[in-house]
Amino acid sequence: MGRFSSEKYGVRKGAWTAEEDNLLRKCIEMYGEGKWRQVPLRAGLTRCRRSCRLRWLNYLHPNIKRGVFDQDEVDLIVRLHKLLGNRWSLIAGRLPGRTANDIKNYWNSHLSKSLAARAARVEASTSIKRAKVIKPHPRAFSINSRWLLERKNFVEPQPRDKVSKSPLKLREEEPMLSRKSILVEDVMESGAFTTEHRTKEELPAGFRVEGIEEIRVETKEGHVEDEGHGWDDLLLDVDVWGLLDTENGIEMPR
DNA sequence: AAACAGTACAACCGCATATAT
DNA sequence: CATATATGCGGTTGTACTGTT
Repeated sequence: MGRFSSEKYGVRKGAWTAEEDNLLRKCIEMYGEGKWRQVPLRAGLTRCRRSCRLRWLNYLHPNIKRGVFDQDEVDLIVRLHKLLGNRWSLIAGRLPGRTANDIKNYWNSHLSKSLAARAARVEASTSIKRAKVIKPHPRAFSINSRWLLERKNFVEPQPRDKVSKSPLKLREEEPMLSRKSILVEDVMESGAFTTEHRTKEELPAGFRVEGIEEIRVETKEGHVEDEGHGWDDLLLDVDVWGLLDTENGIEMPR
């Protein structure tokens, strides 16, 4: 209702014209990203700085990939959403070329409904039983862990550039590979996590094993499913992002 | 062809956090 | 240290587009 035409206090709102896009693009090319306060003036736009920033990050940025999401991307979104919830910018950080806004829109218009429908179907056809199961819970995985330090290929991550926090910047830097690869490959190789029972002593130092109340789903036919807690899900359950972003391993971004 | 409903997506807003003064 | 300002994020809205009746 008038959102795409209102001009209050001389500030334009609503849909961007091709001319405005060009002005903004030229301005960013000339002065670079950031200093959004100065952008409207420099670009000769009667837009607020936030509108300029949003337009650039969600639409004009050259790295943005447009078009439909392929199956791999959808799978990744679903998995990351399971892990991170509605932290769209973090999810976007793992999907090169996709913006948080795109992913959020896609989730809201496609995935949330279909997943809710699927959950409803599962709900209708299953009974829920609580069972005590043991699974590894490496939240206290210290960076100084002897086990970790002995791993091949371990590279101490460099402090992150303070200004490069945007998803697009993170994509370019990919600072996560070192410890991530250890978690995914070396831990697997070590056999610390398998479906077989192992004693605590066999786990790498720093890993904690504790009983976790976990919901298991038993279908009416009597099959027991673990609600998708296969290897992939276990890895996602691990606080990988927290591990990568802090020295001692415990801290989730807000 | 017109009316209506549903969907997609760009854009705005409020709040939280980071940074500067 | 306190305050002001800038930036980033997620929720929400509104319009354009598309399909259906």
